[in-house]
Amino acid sequence: MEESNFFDKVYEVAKLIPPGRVTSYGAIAKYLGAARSARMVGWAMNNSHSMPSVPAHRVVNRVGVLTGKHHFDGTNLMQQLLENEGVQIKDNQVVNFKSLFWDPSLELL
DNA sequence: TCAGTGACTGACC
DNA sequence: GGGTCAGCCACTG
Repeated sequence: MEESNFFDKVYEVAKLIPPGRVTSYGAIAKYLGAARSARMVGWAMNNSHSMPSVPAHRVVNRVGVLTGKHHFDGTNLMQQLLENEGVQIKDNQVVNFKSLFWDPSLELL
């Protein structure tokens, strides 16, 4: 796994996000040892359009806001996907985000 | 080549 | 408690 590239690792972690859970760009970046490169995680998600298996909708910013929903096909597709998994969305923000937050550095160890 | 931009974050005031 | 600034790295014009 250490041989994987940064982007590949981002995809790997994103795929490991359990359904009904969400994480943040910074959490993934931190897990990859690039906590200050959260933007790269965002860019990886942008590039994830070529990676259908990457649940980019489960990745939100540090406060649980669906900042990237605009990048999905529909205006509310990201919210729909999350709600379909049991994640409540209120005003483009994950409800009870703190409890639903999935930290790869803790869960994956 | 340089400068601007972006699905972010932490620190500072 | 809320707004602003800088850092991070890749991509585009």
